[in-house]
Amino acid sequence: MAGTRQTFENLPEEKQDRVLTEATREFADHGYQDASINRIVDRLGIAKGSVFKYFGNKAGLFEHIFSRAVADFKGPLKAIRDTDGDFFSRIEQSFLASGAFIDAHPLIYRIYLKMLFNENFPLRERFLGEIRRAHAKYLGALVDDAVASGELRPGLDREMTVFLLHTMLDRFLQNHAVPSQDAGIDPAPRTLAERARAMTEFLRHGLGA
Amino acid sequence: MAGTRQTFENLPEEKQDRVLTEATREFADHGYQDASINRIVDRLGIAKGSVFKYFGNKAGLFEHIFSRAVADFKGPLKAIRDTDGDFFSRIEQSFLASGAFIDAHPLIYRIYLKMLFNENFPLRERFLGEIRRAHAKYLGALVDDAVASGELRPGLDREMTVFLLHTMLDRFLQNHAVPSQDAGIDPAPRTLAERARAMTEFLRHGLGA
DNA sequence: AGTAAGGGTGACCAGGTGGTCACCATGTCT
DNA sequence: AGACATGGTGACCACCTGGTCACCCTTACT
Repeated sequence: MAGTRQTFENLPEEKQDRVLTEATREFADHGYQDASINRIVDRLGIAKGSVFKYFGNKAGLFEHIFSRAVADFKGPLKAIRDTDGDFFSRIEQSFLASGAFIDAHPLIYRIYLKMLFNENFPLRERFLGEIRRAHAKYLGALVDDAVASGELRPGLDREMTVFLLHTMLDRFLQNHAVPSQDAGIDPAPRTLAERARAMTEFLRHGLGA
Repeated sequence: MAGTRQTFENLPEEKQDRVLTEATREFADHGYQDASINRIVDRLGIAKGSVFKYFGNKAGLFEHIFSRAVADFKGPLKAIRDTDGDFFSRIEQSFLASGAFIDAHPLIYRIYLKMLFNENFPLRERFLGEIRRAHAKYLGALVDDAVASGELRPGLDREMTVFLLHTMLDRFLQNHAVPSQDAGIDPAPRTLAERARAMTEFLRHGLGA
């Protein structure tokens, strides 16, 4: 029998990588529905049947790619959670670590962004839920620490604080990955580090006089 | 001759509305590429040829819908710019006004969100640019006023401040339109007004002790 | 009554899609 | 040499897409 996921994993690693890279690029460029298996196999120079042997169908291919990515997503955060240091410097670390992750996996992040507001990705709810929960748990732990040590303003609502942190992190990453070309709505600071610093300062003090 | 945009505008208003509503819903549900003209005309109970008589092609239909929407988008902001009151209450007003706009045009906002990270919408750059510029101009004016009256922390970078305001407004609206179901990452306050208030307080004071 | 114009129609077209499957090539056992 | 398993192939299928166009129907004007 030749039609299992095993078939793909038996392949030489080099070939596995080529297939996954090209498929990931296709999903990043076109989302799920508009991604074309014909284009993928044309670029790879293999037969269409092979892809269906490896992954069963289009959804199987996507799930294979993205479930691995979700697992990787959670990595960089854990490293920081176990770090010492005050609340705001840990936040700044998070900005930087997440930015580095996105620099390392730009295609995956583009898929994630497309999935955010586009309903018809396979397993969308599961994937987004996993990512959100990981983030919420991570940020929630940071906030709890900071509340305990008195680093946060008293009277802050925990949920709201987590939401705000998540917002800033999200937007920092979006802006890092997809700078909005022309309009004067992008922040001036050039480097990742400068922007992370500016965001952190804002989180600390707000805008008021 | 029967093939101009005029043809559509000659139609009874009631029919124009039905067509635009159904087409808008299709784009909101499926984005641009996956939107199906066949489905639209099936739901409307009219012939496919009619749509092409009215708008020339699929892109023409989309442009007709979204260019009207962009014009409407700019409305609610202007009203506030001419308002008196301190900086932060004007910001809070902006949250509320934008939220109201989205409640009134939920389908349009869903299209906007899809367009944000999906490249293949016709005239995407132009539309997004217009919206961004309108926002940047509006927020920039608010910031300039606040700097002049000393309501903002000294030393704030203007661009960065506009960016941060835009971020918060954007995210406030996203959360209002598409609350992220399960995970504990949504803010606790229930009503639009409560959330606007909480966001504003955060903008004023930040999170630091 | 004749005619021109405009809205409306739906069978039809070329092209692309995900998916199938009978078949082929190669290597490894007995 | 034969049998079996495994990976690989691409013509083929049903289906859907945006778009076309020759034709119809109704109204209005002469």
